[in-house]
Amino acid sequence: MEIPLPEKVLVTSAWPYINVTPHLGNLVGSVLSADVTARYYRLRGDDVLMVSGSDEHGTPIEVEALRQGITPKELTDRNHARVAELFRKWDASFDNYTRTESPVHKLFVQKTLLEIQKNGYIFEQDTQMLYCLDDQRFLPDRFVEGKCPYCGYERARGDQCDRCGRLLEPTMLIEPYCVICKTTPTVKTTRHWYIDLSKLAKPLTQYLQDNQQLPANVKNFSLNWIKEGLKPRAVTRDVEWGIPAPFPGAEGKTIYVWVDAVLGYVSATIEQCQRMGQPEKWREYWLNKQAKTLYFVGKDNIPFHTIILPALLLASGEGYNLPWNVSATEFLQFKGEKASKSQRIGIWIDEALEMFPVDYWRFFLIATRPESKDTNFTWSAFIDKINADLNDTFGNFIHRTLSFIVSKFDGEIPKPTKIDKDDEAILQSIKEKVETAAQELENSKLQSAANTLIGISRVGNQYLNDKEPWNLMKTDKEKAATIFYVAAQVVKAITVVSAPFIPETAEQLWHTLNLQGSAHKSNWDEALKPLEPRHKIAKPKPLFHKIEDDEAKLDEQLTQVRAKLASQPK
RNA sequence: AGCGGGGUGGGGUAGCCAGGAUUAACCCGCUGGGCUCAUAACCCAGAGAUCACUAGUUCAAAUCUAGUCCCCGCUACCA
Repeated sequence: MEIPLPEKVLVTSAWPYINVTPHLGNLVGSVLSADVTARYYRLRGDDVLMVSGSDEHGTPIEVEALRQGITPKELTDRNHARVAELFRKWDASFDNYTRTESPVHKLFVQKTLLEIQKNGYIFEQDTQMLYCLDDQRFLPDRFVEGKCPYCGYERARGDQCDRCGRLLEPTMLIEPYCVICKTTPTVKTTRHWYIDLSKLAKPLTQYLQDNQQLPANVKNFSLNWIKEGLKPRAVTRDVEWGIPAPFPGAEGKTIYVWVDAVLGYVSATIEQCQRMGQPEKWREYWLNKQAKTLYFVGKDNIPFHTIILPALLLASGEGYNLPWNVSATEFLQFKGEKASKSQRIGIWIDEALEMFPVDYWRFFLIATRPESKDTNFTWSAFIDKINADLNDTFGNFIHRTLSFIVSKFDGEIPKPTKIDKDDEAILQSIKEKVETAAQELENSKLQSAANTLIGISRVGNQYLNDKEPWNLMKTDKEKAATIFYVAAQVVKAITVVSAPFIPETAEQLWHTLNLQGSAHKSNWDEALKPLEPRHKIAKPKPLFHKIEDDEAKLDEQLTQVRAKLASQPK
C-alpha cells in the first residue's frame, strides 16, 4: 500500500562556519546528505525546498579577519562567495544558500528574540568574564590559554585541558594569557541575556518522545541532556561582529552565533519564498503540520538541533514546526586521524574536485557515509570503491548493455517476443530494488541506498552472464532481443535511481538513452516505465574510468593540488 | 570523571531497538572454475568469524542484563 507523502518537504543542512573551507567530513553529513535526500523527494514529486547558508558571525571570524588585516565582513563576503561556488561545483541543489548577514535573516532573528523575551523566557544577569585590555575585547573560554592547575600543561585552554582532559574555568588557569596578543587578561563584569531553557524542559521532552522519526542515537542523547537538567544559556555575546541584540539595554551586544545560525533555517525559507514572489509560502513549511522538515548534521551538533532550535521555536510562541527528523552522522577520519586544518589532516572540498570528478566523490562519500560509527578515509578504500563498484560493476553493466544494443540492434531498443519467467523475475527484482532504495532514502539510510543502486547493476550483470545473449544471437536472435529489451529496462531504472547520488552521470545517461528533458526533471516512478521497442539510443561513452594510481601517487597529487590552490588568489 | 555511540571473517560495513524461521548478511581481497557482449570488465563456487572480554537471564543471545578493556564524540562561553 502506498502511503501518500506530504507535499511539503524542507531539507536543510548544518550551516558551515566559514572561517575555513569545509573538508570532506563536514560535507558528507550535512550538504551532501541533504542534497541526495532533496533530489530524491523532488523526483517523488514533492514540493521540496532545500536551504542552508554560511554561518559567519562570532569571535573566531573576527579574529581571523584581524589576522588578515581586513574587516570581518570583507572576510565573510569572500569566503561565502567561495564556499557557495564550491557547493555549486559539488552539485548541491540548494534552493537557497544564504548567509547570516542576510537582511531578512537579521530581522527575523531580532524579531524572534523579542517574541521570546515577551513570552517570558529571557532574563538578564551580570557575569564576570575575562577581558583583554590590549585587544579591547572579551575572550571566550577558548581564547584564553595558560598552565593547567591539575597537570601543569602549558597550553591548557580556558574550557578544558587538552592533555589531562579535565574541564576548567578560565579563571582557574595559572598565568593565563590572551591567545590573540599573549598579554594577561583581566576580569570584567558584563551583563548578558539568557534564555531559560529549564522552562521548556517539559515540552521538549514531549516533543522528543513523541517524534517517531528521530534515530535512536539522536533521541537518547537529547533526552539525556534534558534529564541532566537544562541550564540557562546566554543568547548575547560581547562581540562586535554579529546581529545586534534587540533587547532594551543590550546596546553593543550581539546574538550568540548558535541562536543566530539555527534560526536561519526559518529565515532562509522566508527569504527564498520572497524571492519566488510568494512571500507567504514559507508558512506551508513551517506552520503546516503535515510538512516534513529534515536536518542533516554532524554528531557534534545534535543538541543545537534537538534542544536549542526546538526551544527557540517553542519559546517564540509562533507554532513553528519542530524538526521532523534530524539525521546525524559520525565523523570521517583521515587515515585514522581526526581532520585538522592546522595540521593539514584531511581533504578539503576544493582539493577533492581538483583530483576526481564530483560524482566519484559523491558516490564514495555516500557509500561510506559514517552512519553508525566513525569511518576512516584512505585512498585505497577510495580506489576500491570507485574501481570495483562504480566503474566495474555499475559502469560496465551499463556500457556492455548499451554497446551491444548499438552494435547489434542498430541502436534501437529491441522488440521482445516472449517475456518468460526468468525475464519477469529480473524485472520484478529491479522493481523491488527501486522500492528498497526509496525506503532507504526516506529513512536516511543513504549508505544502504547507494549499495542498493549498485545492486541493481549486479542483477543486470548476473542476468546477462546467465543468458549469454551474445551466443543466442547466432541461434535464437528473438530471444537475444528479448534479453536486451529487459537489460535496457534495468539501465533505465538505474538512470533514475542514480540521479540523487551521481547527478551528472545520471544526466549523461539520460541523454545517451535519448530521453526528453532531464533526469532531474523526471519522476521516481519513471524508473519502472519501460523504454519502448524501436526507441533509438545514442552510442554510449564510458561513464567512469578506473583509477590507475596507487596511494602514494594520489598523496603526491594531493600535495601538488594543495600547492596550486595555495598559490591562487583566494 | 560523567553521559552518549561504537568494537562483527585479512580489510571495510549491515544486522542489535521489537532474542529463534539464515547455514551470522553484503562489498573488497584470497583460491578454484566459467564466460568472452563489455573499460583484462562480468558471473559461479569455495576457504575464512570463539559476533571485544567476563558473568548472567532464557528452551534459545551478535541481539537482553551487569561488569571489564579499547576507540570516538559531547559535557552547555569554540562554532
